Amino acid sequence: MTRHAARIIFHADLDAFYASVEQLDNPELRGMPVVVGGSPEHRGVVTAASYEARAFGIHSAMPMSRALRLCPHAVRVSPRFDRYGEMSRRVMAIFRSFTPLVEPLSLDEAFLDVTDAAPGMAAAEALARDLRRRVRDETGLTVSIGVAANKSVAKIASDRGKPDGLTVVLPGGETAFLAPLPIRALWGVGPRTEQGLQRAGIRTVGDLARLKLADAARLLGSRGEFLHAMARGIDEREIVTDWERKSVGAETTFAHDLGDGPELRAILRDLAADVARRLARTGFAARTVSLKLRYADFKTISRQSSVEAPVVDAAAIERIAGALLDRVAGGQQQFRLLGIHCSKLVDRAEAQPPLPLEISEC
DNA sequence: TCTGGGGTCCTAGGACCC
DNA sequence: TCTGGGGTCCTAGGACCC
Repeated sequence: MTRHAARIIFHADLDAFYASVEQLDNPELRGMPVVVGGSPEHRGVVTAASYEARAFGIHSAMPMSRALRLCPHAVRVSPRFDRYGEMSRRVMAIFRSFTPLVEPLSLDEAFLDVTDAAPGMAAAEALARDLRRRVRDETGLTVSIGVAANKSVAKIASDRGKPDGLTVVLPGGETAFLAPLPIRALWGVGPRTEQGLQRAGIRTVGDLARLKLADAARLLGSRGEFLHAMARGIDEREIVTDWERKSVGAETTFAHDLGDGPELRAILRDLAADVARRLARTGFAARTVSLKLRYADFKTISRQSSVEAPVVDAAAIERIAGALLDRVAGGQQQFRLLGIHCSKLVDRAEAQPPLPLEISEC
């Protein structure tokens, strides 16, 4: 058992990643407010904003229409996920040259366990500087790093140092570092949880840390114990280098609301093809197909159907999703979004029934 | 202001089985 | 007539993250 040994964890986070890649690839965009995301005519939102754009109050998930009102001379760029994926792989390869214990969280973020690579915090800080330099030299991107004894503190530390920062929280300094931060700084505390906690008078991480465990559990339910520990700088989670995929999906928001009809059914067909393609790429078959619909008033519903024989092809997915759509799409309802998701994934090779019965295992 | 698209995890109720 | 308890699977919705 090595769990009692002190660990050193990095959280590395590329700064304004998508926007930075666009500025890197297109020098005219450097120094300009850049927003990556769908067009306002297609009801797009901001996927990423350069720091020049953030100065105008623009942030990710903001409706693009509002972003462009806040900064009319901002340059909007449609996302190019293939390109971001390519850059991400290069950066992750640099991370892995420092330690094999790398846990990517998304294209632009990862945890690294550098306990074995760095004997002590001073060495870890030097390693972090080295890592930042290499990412900058080899890709032109800047990365913020948080260094701490566990994941949660490292992640919050990297957030604080952005952009282009290095923040070290020494072992023992966790609670002092965390206490003044707003409760939202904790991973897993979103708008709803924040609201609930604020009603109880809890505004900072320190407020939560001072709570009795039983009170935290009462306020936060099953997540109480975990969040209470994180508020006190305690997080025993290990780095997970290989995640198992649980679902594959595709969805799209229409430029204009749509009723049921040939146009909606054609989109359903395209989505089924898209999901089938991704299923094939990941090597899975699915036992559950679900349909997601968003009405014009933004109310969102889903319907799902599970089958005995896992599905792989677009036609089968379309047939199941189409039957689900038949169940709900009557009358004059208008929709703004349609999606198909596949879950209960099984290995594609195992999904195919063995053709000759005599080969079945004995 | 008018709300994307890719995911993960949790809850709660109901069906069904023993 | 009044009514178990544990387990598993399925479905729908919602919070949250990037």
